[in-house]
Amino acid sequence: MAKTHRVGYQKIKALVMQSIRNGTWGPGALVPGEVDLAVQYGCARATVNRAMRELAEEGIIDRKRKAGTRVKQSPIRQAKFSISVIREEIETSGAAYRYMLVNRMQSTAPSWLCAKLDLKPTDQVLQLHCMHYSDKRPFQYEDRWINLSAVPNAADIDFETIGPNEWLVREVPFSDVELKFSATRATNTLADFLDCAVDDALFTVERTTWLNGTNLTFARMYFGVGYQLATKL
Amino acid sequence: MAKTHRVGYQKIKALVMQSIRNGTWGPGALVPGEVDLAVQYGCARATVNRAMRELAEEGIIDRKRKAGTRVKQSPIRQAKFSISVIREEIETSGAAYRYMLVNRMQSTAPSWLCAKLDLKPTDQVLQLHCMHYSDKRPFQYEDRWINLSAVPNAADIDFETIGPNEWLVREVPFSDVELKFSATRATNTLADFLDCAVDDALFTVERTTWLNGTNLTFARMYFGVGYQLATKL
DNA sequence: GAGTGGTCTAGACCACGGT
DNA sequence: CCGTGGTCTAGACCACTCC
Repeated sequence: MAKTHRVGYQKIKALVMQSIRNGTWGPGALVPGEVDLAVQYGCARATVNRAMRELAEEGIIDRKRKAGTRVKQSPIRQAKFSISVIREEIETSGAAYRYMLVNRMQSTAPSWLCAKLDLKPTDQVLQLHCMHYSDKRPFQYEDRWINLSAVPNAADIDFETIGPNEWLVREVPFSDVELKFSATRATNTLADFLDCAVDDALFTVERTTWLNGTNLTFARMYFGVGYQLATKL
Repeated sequence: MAKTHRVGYQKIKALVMQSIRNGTWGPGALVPGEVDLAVQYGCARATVNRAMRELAEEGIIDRKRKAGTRVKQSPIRQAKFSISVIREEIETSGAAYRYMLVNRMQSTAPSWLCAKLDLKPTDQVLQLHCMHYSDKRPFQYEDRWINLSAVPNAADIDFETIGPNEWLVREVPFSDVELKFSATRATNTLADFLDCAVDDALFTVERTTWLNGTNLTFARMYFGVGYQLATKL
């Protein structure tokens, strides 16, 4: 008789998903404990544990010690985006990447930035305006602020040939990142740089980066018209 | 002698991250194999494996059999968004949720939709226009198409009191989702429903859902002015 | 072929948190 | 308290892939 292939965690995940979908364990239902499932499916508890842990990470179930495992009311999955360096994103698409520094200015932090990044009004910041092109077509306009109190050696870089994004990722360690996605109505300046009409809608990403509680940098990135950030899950 | 607390996988992750950040293993470098690390850190290989597996999932390292583990050129983390049911998103923020059906229409699939979703021109689709409010303020305008060939029982729902998003998530199993984020310039209709000016920039999400290769539904969701999708990582 | 990661097992101890 | 998930171990076999 064919020995049934060893039962793996992926198989378990599939079986559990099936039981959830076909209503055996409806939303909110209490799923049997790991030991029971291990017996039922004929595998080790560790295998069940891995399957259930991943389902929990994916947002399908809720697990609590003692309380057990329950199916979520709305089994919603999480989207994952790889936030890459812009040069890589463009080159991956097969286009040629070009970078241009528009403007570089050192000053004390404006008040709105102080509030946003928790800086002192006397802190020095470096402001950069940059353009990123994909095959000579405008791809992204970057408005970057670097906290020189936290990243002093940025003051010595001219950023003429390397973008701040790429330099920072390579040179400066960070611990936390916040991303905010939104839409921006194109101003005259933006329309000019991104070669679009005034009032066009621009997909916008704000990125803030910290190292252990102190802010390193803040950037607003405006993408050209028609840009879409896509993900499969 | 104080027995050093048992070495856990989180500790290993932290140690590896530290070695990457301080340059011990620079971008592209080959990280020692699991057995070596297990000896070095004084734990079982399974523990190292879990740590490295998670770092790989987070996009910090690349792992290949035989080739070994390498630090990614740009150790960038992935953003995670929990894509929730809109009602839950609003209610979590403490506001009251209100839903309104604007329009419901059954017809054959228009050609652009056929192309997008791989439908036949004779396929029946259900089109819905809906509004979602947060504390009576316009929050999202939803333009939804449901493939009735794949979800026939949607034809029997009037969607007057429950949104298609919520109904679908609850009633219809799916296997794949694609999300696209972009920006849209407000038309007269959108400005009217979302209570904003014509030409305002609207954050937009397109969501396409499949079950084992056949498309179930496609939706374009326009958010009110000022909406930001945020994530920390 | 041989080295590396991928996975499974059987058993154990621990920590959280309902009861 | 004590059941449940969370984690670790030591050992094993497998599968992929580079050489």
